[in-house]
Amino acid sequence: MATNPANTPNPANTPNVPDTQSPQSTPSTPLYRRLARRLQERIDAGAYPAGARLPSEPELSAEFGVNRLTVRQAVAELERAAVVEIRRGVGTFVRPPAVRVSIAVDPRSQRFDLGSVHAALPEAGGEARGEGRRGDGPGDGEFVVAAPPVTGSAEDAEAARQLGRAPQELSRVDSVIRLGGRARAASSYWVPFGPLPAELVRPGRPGNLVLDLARTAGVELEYDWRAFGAVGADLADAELLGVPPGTALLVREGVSCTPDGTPALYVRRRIDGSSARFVLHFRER
Amino acid sequence: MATNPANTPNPANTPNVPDTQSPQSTPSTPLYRRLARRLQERIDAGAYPAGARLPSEPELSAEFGVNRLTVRQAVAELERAAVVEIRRGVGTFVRPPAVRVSIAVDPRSQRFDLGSVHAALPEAGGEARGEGRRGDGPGDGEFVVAAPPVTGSAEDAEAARQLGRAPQELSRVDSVIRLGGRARAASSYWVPFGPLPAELVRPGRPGNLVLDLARTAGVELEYDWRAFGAVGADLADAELLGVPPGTALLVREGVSCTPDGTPALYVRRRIDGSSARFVLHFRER
DNA sequence: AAGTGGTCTAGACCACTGA
DNA sequence: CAGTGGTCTAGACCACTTG
Repeated sequence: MATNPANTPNPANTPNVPDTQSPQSTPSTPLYRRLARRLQERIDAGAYPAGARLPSEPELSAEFGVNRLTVRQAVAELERAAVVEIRRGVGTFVRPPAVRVSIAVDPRSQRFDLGSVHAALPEAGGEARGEGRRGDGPGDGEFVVAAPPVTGSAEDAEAARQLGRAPQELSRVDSVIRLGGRARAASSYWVPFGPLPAELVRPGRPGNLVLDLARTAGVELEYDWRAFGAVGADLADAELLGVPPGTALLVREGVSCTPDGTPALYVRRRIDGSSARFVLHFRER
Repeated sequence: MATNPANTPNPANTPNVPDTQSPQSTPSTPLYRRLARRLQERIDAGAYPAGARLPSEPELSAEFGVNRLTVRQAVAELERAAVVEIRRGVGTFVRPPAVRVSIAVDPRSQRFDLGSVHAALPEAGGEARGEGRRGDGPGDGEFVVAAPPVTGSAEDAEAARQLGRAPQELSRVDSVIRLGGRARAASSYWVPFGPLPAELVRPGRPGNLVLDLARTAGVELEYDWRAFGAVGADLADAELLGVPPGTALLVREGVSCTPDGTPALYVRRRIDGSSARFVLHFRER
């Protein structure tokens, strides 16, 4: 009755959220998803153009006759899909089409790593909203975050497997890459020796860890393989990168080896999906 | 023994989720995130081993003295980070270490596309939980989903830019790749001609669209470039792939051209991040 | 039938942002 | 300061899975 349970939109409270598209075969799409679709449609139709502010949560709540929490659930999905950007205390805004940074890579030359990242990313500087913050900031570069002990964690076990060693033989160091004042990538490196020099793994130390580790080992490194995947940010990466947990991250992992083929480095880099992509060129330019 | 004193219901109504780590600088981490960390710690410590069921939401709610919605918020973050898997009506389970499918690629031979996907993915069949459903199912393969008109959408505009044509000159066809009974990848193809034969774009038609499109155009295709990125699933892709919106997807996009270098195909494929990764080998095997 | 997660409401208080 | 989004609670009903 007056207790208006879930699936019957309040008739007294005006407009509901019609199920616009899905055929009736569906056992009733949840309200928050129908609302998300409605908002997406408005964005696609240009009713809320790129950069525009959406109505506030109380306004949407009133307009559609649903609880504010339901509105939040709908908007949260659009945010995770990178359709809108939520700015606390300000409002929710339609994201402009993503202008992502390309990190060009020629697979035949086998050259692509931190060097190219450092070279390419500064172009991203300003990002979507037209604020300041272009070009390099004072905090740009790669910085040591920690040198966690190698335990039996799943990541450590995978690294040990890839390097053909026991976890006890490995050392690890984590880093973050900052560009334009923002953390863009988090990296973890495993090497089959140790302990690493205290200065090298001092938290906050700037440097190029691939080069530094190769120098420490006294070897030359070349690529064995690199792989690309995608995963939602876990709690630790989310904190490091300053994004909400679950944000889509591009994962690039792989093994480098010495010229004689001995595995010497396993690296796993997580990159904010909205800030970079890797490009492989197959034709001469 | 429970490393945790909080194995008993909380009679006092005070939340029993100590702020374990964050330095005092933090202005109090939200309750649901502290709880997520607590659960993550238990998983890391082996208190909830891989495959184990977490306590139910009412149980966690009672143990930690927080509202069930707060529990849900914490668990939802762990799910988006692929730490746990939620099965409706059953429970929430710790995910085993991801056993992802490698799609091996030799960049020097320039051969990697649908063929290798088709060849490599069936190994993934059963996925983590040890159920049936191994090997190829009857619905495996690539299937046309739709041939949406090319409008001025952001995707269409990007395709037009990459192919050096006007959007009006392009045709588009969308497909889904199913393996082991599950949709694994959603693809969109743009070609600089049209209209496409009705039979080719008939929804539900099986086939290899890259080959079919090349045959229709009467040309040979070779890779110009391919790029990797990551993005959260939008509403449409989420529905196609049967995953929650925002799920991390690996995006592979690129242009193929004719032997004389004329761009002839732009493709944008979204792959469920948990089911595949692309591997580039740089050394002879 | 019992237990699980999924959705929704109502209301409250807080932290942050900008004028 | 007013307005925005962020968090949290209490309670209800629902849909799904399993015995």
